[in-house]
Parts: sequence; structure tokens; C-alpha cells
Amino acid sequence: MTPAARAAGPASDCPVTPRPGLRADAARNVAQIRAAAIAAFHGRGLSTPLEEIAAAAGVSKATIYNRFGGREGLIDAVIGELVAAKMYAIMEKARRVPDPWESLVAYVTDRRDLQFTEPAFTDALLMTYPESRQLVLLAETATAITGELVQQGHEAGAVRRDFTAGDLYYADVANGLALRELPAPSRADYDRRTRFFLNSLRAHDQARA
Amino acid sequence: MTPAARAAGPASDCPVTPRPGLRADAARNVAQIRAAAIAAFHGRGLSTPLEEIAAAAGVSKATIYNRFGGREGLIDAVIGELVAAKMYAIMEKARRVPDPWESLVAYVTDRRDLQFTEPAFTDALLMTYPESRQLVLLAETATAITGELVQQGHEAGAVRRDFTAGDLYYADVANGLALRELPAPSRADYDRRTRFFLNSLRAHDQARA
DNA sequence: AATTAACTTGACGCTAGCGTCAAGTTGATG
DNA sequence: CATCAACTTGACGCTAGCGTCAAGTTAATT
Repeated sequence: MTPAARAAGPASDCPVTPRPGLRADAARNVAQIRAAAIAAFHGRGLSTPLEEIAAAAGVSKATIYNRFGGREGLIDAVIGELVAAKMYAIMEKARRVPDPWESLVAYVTDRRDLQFTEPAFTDALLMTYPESRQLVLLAETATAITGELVQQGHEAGAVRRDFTAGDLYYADVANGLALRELPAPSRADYDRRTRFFLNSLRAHDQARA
Repeated sequence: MTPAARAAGPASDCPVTPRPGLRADAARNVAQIRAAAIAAFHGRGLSTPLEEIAAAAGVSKATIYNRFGGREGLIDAVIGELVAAKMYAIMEKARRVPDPWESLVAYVTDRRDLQFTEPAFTDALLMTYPESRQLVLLAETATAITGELVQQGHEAGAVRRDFTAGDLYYADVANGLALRELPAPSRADYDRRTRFFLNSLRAHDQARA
């Protein structure tokens, strides 16, 4: 079975034009809140205080509850623009690379790039807010693709046989948390560590790129 | 210079018998609080609520402030028993292994073992509470030893020349945070990942153990 | 321009943890 | 056994964030 046959993501689940029957002022607020949330989540992760987002949107906190039902609804409304779109693109790209090893290299590298620039991605990985449908969907798709790529790597003899998709997940979570907690490493350091990681899962007998 | 010539740790900075001029009941409380703190920190890390520790010690929260001056003082009073003693032993052991590669392997492996069983170690790594003298001392010593071991590994040609002590620190922090955030991995998974990591920093041309 | 449903909001009560202090209790000392 | 310094503590005020609601405002409709 190929559970990830179409990895391009859900057709269109978060329309830019929200619920139609919305009064003009409400629609304006929705747009402002979304924009503020995207900026805030980008800077501080998915647990940015709602009051802060509300303030940035020039709106009261209660309005966020009115329009989105709370944090999870808000995440649902912006996660696509924030993370999901990029993640689906990464998966798509990796699946297009024919060589199994290169495909995995592309996938890992791109994920880590995304992680470097987008703190919210780590929150998504951790499923801190499991009530967001978009997030659950994304996680499931990503899990499927990861498994697929690792398996192909095994079959081609390019990836250590004892390396699992779970190991990759663990490493990504660890890396995301370190990024969140430590002062940002230089890009050179970060990329070197990415290479170390890739090096560690390469099957021994073909350790040369 | 060999800044870590004596890595056995500070002579005796946290006597089991606390301040002498202490009334009997106060001394009893100190002992109970220390015991409770060690248990709590072991289970939940160094940011366990003080109220919880106080309750476990059968004492009011204010008494912890009276006896230890707050969280940092309390950490100072128990970190030796909790983490520092083990860490100093690990460093000592690593320095005694003659072969540079095996020495680094021992060091990394033992640190990760400690990390697996002692969440407080990660707090120590992160210096979440930088006011604890014991903790600062430990961190400085550990940094020195790590640098020493990595350098020896470089000189012996056993460790990739582009691998730095900072990389090791980053990896340890990342691992500790993942342990804290994720459900505990099986020991087998954990040890395998330790081996992957060691594998990643081994110089290419001698990748065989 | 009157009506009304949709919408917004300030203010509230809630939780969790911190750090402090006046008032009360108790161990040690003469 | 009286005294008093040492000690303990409940209760308090503080911060930060959550989620809710009655009362007020405003866009749409006729």
C-alpha cells in the first residue's frame, strides 16, 4: 500500500474568504487576526498568548474566541499558510527524487531547513494542540511519507538497516526543542550538524557521497 | 594548559551536616526538605513547584525560603547528590581511558546514560538556574573536559576534524529536551541512537569499531 | 430612520506558582 | 520554669494566562 500516494495536501480546507455569511466588520477582524496570528506564531511558536495576538490585531481577546473558538481553531485557520503548505511541498519534492538515498537526504535537509526558520513546525511535530484537524492530517501524511522514504532507503541498501522512521522523528523533535531553547546556532554549525546526522544513518559500506 | 587537571570536583562544599548553629527542629526540617527535593527533582526536574516539595517534606513553603533562601539555594544544597557526584565520576572515568576514541565513547555513553535516568541533568546542562554556584562550577568543569576529550580525539585522528565540543553540547541538550518532552523511548532504541551519534562523529577512514 | 440580529468588549473569576510577613509556636538556656 | 531568640506558618498580594458573559455597539435590512 502507498498511503501517501497524493501528498499534495488537502484540497482547500482553509479558504482565504472565511465563512460567507459574515458581517463586514467581522470579516475584517478575521483577516486581521489571521495576519497577526501568523506573524506571532512565526516568531514565538503556537503557544503565543492569545492576548498578544489580539492586541496585534487591534481587537479584544474575546473576539478571537468569537471568530475562531479558541487557540486550536485559530491554529487550524493559519497552520496551512504557516507550515503545512511548505511541508507538503517538501514531501512532494522528496518523492520526486529518484535515488532513494538522495531522496531521503533532500527530505531530511528540507525538514531541518524549515525547522530552522519556523518554530511553529516543532509545535506541529509535538502535536501540542491535537485538536487541530489540519495538524493531525499533516502529521499523519508526514509519518506515512517518512516511513516510505526510510523503507526505500533500506531496500536500496543506502540506509542502515537498524535506522527507523521513529529515530528520524526523535531526532527532529530533539533538534526543534534545542533550537527553541538555545541561542540560535550559526547557519554553518546547523548545516554541519545536519550532515553529521545524515552521515550517521548512511549504511557503513557506502559512506562516501 | 590543562584546566581540568583535577576533575574530582570541589573538595566538600555541601556538608551533610548543615550550618552548625541550627536548632534541632530546624535541622530536622533541613534534612526532610533535602530528601524531598532530591526525590522531586529526580522525578520532575529542577523546576518542580516548591509547594510540592514542601508538602512532601511535611513543611510549609515558607520554611524552604527560611532554610535555603529559595529554589536556587535548594538546588545548590542537593545538586551534588543529585547530579554533580555522578558527573564528576563520569569525567574521571573518561580521563582514565587511555585510547582517545574509547575515552570519548565512554564519556558520551555515560553522559547519555545519566541523562536517561536523571531529568535534572538536562536542567543543569541548560543552566536554567544560573545562580547556583555548584551548578556553574560543574558546568565549567564539564566544558573543559569535553573540550579536552574532543581535542585528543582530533589529534589521534579518531574524531572528524569538523566535529566540535559545541556540537556535542548541542546534541546533549537536544537529547535531554526530547527525553523530557516525549514518552520515554525503550532502552534499546535509546542505546541505538547513542551509537548512531557516536558513529556520526567518528572520522570516516576508520569507521569500523 | 427604525429595527434587529450580528458583533465586540471590558470586566470578571479561574488556576498555578511565586515570594513575603506579622503573628504564633517552640527549643534552648540560665 | 521562665524567658527569648530561633523557628514555622497561614494568609496575603503578585504575575501570567485562560475562558466567559452581560451589556453595549454597529452593520444590514425593510
